[in-house]
Amino acid sequence: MVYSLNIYEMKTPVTILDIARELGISKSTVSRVLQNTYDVNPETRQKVLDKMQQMNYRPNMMARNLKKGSTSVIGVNIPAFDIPFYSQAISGIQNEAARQGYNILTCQSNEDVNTELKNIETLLASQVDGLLISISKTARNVMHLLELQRNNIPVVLFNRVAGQMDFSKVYVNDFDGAHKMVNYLIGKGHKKIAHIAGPGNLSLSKNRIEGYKASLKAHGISFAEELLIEGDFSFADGARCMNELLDRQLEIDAIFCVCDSMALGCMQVLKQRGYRIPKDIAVAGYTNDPAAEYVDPGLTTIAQPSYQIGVEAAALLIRKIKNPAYPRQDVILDTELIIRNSA
Amino acid sequence: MVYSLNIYEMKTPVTILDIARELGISKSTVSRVLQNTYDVNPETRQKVLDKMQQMNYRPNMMARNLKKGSTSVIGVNIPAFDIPFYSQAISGIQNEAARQGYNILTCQSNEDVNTELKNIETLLASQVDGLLISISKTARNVMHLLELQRNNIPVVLFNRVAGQMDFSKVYVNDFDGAHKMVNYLIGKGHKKIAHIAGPGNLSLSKNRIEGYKASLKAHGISFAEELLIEGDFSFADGARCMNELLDRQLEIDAIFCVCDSMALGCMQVLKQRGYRIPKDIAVAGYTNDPAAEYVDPGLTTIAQPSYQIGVEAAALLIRKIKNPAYPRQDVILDTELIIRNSA
DNA sequence: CTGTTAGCGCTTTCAA
DNA sequence: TTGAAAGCGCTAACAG
Repeated sequence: MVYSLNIYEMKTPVTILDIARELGISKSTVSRVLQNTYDVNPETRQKVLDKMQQMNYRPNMMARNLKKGSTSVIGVNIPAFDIPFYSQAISGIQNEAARQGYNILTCQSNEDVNTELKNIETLLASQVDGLLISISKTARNVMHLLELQRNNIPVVLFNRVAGQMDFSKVYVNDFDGAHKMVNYLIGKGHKKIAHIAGPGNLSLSKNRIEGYKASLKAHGISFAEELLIEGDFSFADGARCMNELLDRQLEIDAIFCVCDSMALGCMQVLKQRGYRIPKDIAVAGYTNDPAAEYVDPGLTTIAQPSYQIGVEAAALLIRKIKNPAYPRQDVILDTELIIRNSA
Repeated sequence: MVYSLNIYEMKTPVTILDIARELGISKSTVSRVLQNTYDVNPETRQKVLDKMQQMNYRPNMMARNLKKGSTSVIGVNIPAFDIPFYSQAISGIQNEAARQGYNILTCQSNEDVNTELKNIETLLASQVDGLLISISKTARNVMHLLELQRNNIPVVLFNRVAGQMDFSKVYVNDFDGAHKMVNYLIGKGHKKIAHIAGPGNLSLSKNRIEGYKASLKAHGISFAEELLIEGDFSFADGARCMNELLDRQLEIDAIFCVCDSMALGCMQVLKQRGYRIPKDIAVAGYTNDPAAEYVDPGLTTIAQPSYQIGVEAAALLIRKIKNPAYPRQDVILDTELIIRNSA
């Protein structure tokens, strides 16, 4: 009798057919109470509901979705979960998606284009209704995005956007953020302001460079090529860039970094090499990572509404999914200058 | 003729039937090349492959999964994406899952039990093959977990674990971590060591308290109830606890916090109230958040292998999914004492 | 090696 | 208000 016990335990999930049989009715009727949009005899309805409760029925979304042709699932591809910006953006994405009855299938590219391609393939195979994408910094071209466009897949790009596709995009006004910061630095009397930029394939890098240049120009300071250096966003590379800049023996009184992690790398190098911050060289970041608040001196930076970016991106995508005719649009969010003590 | 154009554009996804028809063969044959486990005439196989390429065929996982009765999707419920520990753990989970051909459906509870319940319901409805759960700090009971057990759902709990269920668990040796830290503090000559603990419903809180007590005892220091205070993990609450402790006018020469965010809150209060760290009061944390490295003074803390916890949890769950007979097991990972300048 | 057939669990006409 | 039946895209016997 041990066997029957086992069989009992590995009970297969209960289906509408099971509960229909138990009640001596047809599965269509059961299905109807599930939709609660058709007319069903109130008594029957209640009996069905009770039975469902009793038998612990749970609708099989796979079957339902196969029938409906949509999954109410959004695929998300980001560079990495443990980048503070993305963990906050994902938080916004998930909350907004849940609010609207969507689930999220999440992948990280680990900053590798090939992984990114594979992720997108996997997500499409899972029949996601749409895609939220922030490209990897190694994505030198956007063929994969064009491919999505050709296939009419609803896509919204966020934060790291690129290309001229017919996709909505959500990002911050990088030009303005950089402009604001450099204005501030100049206002504090700095004149030799270096800039550590981000990877050249990302619009955000370009836009921040433009904002930096525009501010210099507006204040009659000529742009010096040798004060501009490209990095890869990482703490370690921030340190490398700072060392390189210092080794060039230029006069520098301030340094504006494309992101906080690089700025933190700069600060570490500056401290090691005996510079006082901000007295000898001021340091400014961008992104307002949690760490910016705790470092010494506190990092002056530009805050981005990362959670809100996630919310907007998800909302936009869902609107597009529900109405494919919904036109593309760019949502450009504002940044905020956060003044601490490093500049 | 505009209409026909539109119709052309909203082409429905191509199925195996489409490519079978195009080739004048049966869809079974097409299906067979998809499985590439059955014997198919090499020529036919190639023709099918070519056609798939040409027609841009993508298998419909929903259909496949409905048939197979499994989804190769793992449901994940965590308290919040933007807690550094979890963003790293998720990173490990996703990479390991992807390596083994699984996708992850992720939800956050925002530390709310009801949301947690809803998340789990949603994930189950999506027919996930198993669940990776870290409970919210407001989860005072574990009825929902018992329910999962009753339904034979493969579950692995990680980090924040609770209850006596037949689930595998992955967590760090909290007793040992706390013990190690307090030993270190005592070794530095501290005798009046306060402890800010975590929510009482979580084993990790209890275990760290036990480690703290055991170390005191081993060194002949008697445990003082008034030096123990319970907090909720947050920076703000760390500040609150610190103030409260200070206001009690006790002699304190060191404070050991259940997590770094609370320790950072303590440091802020201590600085504001004119205490020198570690001279007047030493501060120690737990978790080794990125910020711990950047604060001034650097925070002495206990590092947890957060990424690895994610990897182990995912691996364990997948093993259980593939072999339901696989017995439960506890994976207890080791911590590391990271000495900086705050203690 | 290949085609036919019967579902997986659900929704939704069409009739009654 | 209800039931019968077809079918979403795919897999897997079974038969040839």
